[in-house]
This record gives sequence, C-alpha cells and structure tokens, in this order.
Amino acid sequence: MPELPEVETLCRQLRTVIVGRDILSLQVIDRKLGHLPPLSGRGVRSVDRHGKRMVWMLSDGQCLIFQLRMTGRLFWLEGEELPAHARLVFSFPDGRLVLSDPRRFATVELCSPPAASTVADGLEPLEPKRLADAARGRRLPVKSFLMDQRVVAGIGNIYASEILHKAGIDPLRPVCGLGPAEWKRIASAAARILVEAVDSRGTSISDWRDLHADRGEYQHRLRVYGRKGERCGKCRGEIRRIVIAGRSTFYCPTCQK
DNA sequence: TCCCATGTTGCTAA
DNA sequence: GTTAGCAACATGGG
Repeated sequence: MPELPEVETLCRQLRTVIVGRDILSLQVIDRKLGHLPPLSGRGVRSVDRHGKRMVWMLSDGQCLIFQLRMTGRLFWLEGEELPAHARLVFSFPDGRLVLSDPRRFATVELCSPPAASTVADGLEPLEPKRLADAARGRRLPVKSFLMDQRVVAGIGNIYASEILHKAGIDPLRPVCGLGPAEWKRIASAAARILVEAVDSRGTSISDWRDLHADRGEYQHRLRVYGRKGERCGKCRGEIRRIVIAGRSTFYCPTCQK
C-alpha cells in the first residue's frame, strides 16, 4: 500500500477538490467492499489521515475510513472514462473520484467518528524516549518494530529500510538492545525521511500514482530499497537484501551496525 | 512456470 | 506474554 507519505499526498490533493463539496452519489462497483449507501447530499467536512488510514468527516457526523492497503489508488477524474480496476465511484459537482484497486485489498468503512488514536503519527515529532519505552523487554528486530502500526503509525516496508539506513542501524538488531543515542538517530531519520517523501509526493517504485495520476519523485532518492548489489552511497559497501518477517529488507552491512 | 509486490489479519507453534 | 512463520486475501508484472 501507499505508506504515510503517499496517503498524505492524496489527502492534501483531495482537500482542494472535495472539502466543502457535496457528494452527489456513490456507486459501489465491487461488492467485496460491502454495502455502502449512496451518501447523496452529504458534504465532506474534512479529509484527515492517521498513519496509512484516511478519514473523511461528513456533514451528517459520520465518517468514511479508507485503508488502501497494497494497491488501492484514488484518482480524480474529469472525463467519462473509468480507469482499470475501478471499485468505487464518488460523484461530485466538479468531477468524480474513483477507487482503483487491482488486488482488491482496500477497505472503505462508514462509521461513527473514531476515538482519537493514542499512537503517534509518523509526521508528529517522534520522542526517542517513547520509542525506547515501547521497546523495553522486547527482542523483535528493530525493522519489525518500526513497521508495527501500534508503535508509530505510517511507516511501511520501503521507508523502514530507508530510515534504518539513514540512522546507521542494522535492521535485525533486537529493539531491547538499542541505546538512547540510537533511538534519537532513528527518530530524527524517520522525521527527515517522511517529510522529504511527502515533499516528493511519495515513491513511485512500481505503479503508485497520486490523485492526478502523476508519479511521485522519492524513488529517485531511495538509498537502499530495491538496490541490492549496488554500492552504498555513504560507505561504498555492498547493499544486501534479506527477509525479515516475510518482507524484503535492504541494508548496508558495512555502515549499519 | 515461478517469484515478487508500498498491507493487514488471524492462526499455530515454539 | 512474545515472537516467528505461514496462509489468506487477489491480481499483475518481470
């Protein structure tokens, strides 16, 4: 799925086109998404994000929560033609918004406003101490820890590798063995990378596209992800690919300790 | 044909 | 209680 920077990009772009507008209708194309009412006449009050989850506040007090998972995309359309794999279509006065999702893992839920999350979002300043506290007594690899959405919301497989490379930490290190200085490096690397990725409108590694079907730019700035066998830009070591918890992980064994 | 894929959940077993 | 491993979801690309 889109990770935090990709979902944030969509939120920013969506605000300019749907906040303050009324939904004319909602058409569910893929029944796997479950039952959703047409929502006709309900306005979109706000578009927000927590981690990888997008939340629309509607004028009747209900919320729509989107989880795009692996291949969910949102596209703003002004013409007639629907993109491939269209699963859901919102009609607005000025255009249509479509959920396109080849693998059909995305979910959309209509519900009451959720309670405020106690989990820090990745774009909030990350307290190194908070990470260290959450890690106390746990032995799992630091990469899995960073991807745990109950620890920090929004970091996925690409940015976890990038953050640990910037911080100079071996992704396999058990979290309970990391010291305060290392948590500080991880927290500042995470903040830097996520902000830069948002500024780049995300990473178009394979087929990620933003609301207007444009590519992001962060794929040009990846230092380790997808670069197995290449030389590390920091120390010229050889970048390796390993598997942690079933997910590809890229790192430089020379400068990540 | 096989392997891989930006995610999440749920099960099993150590 | 924690963690790893695996399958499931479903599809497309190399």
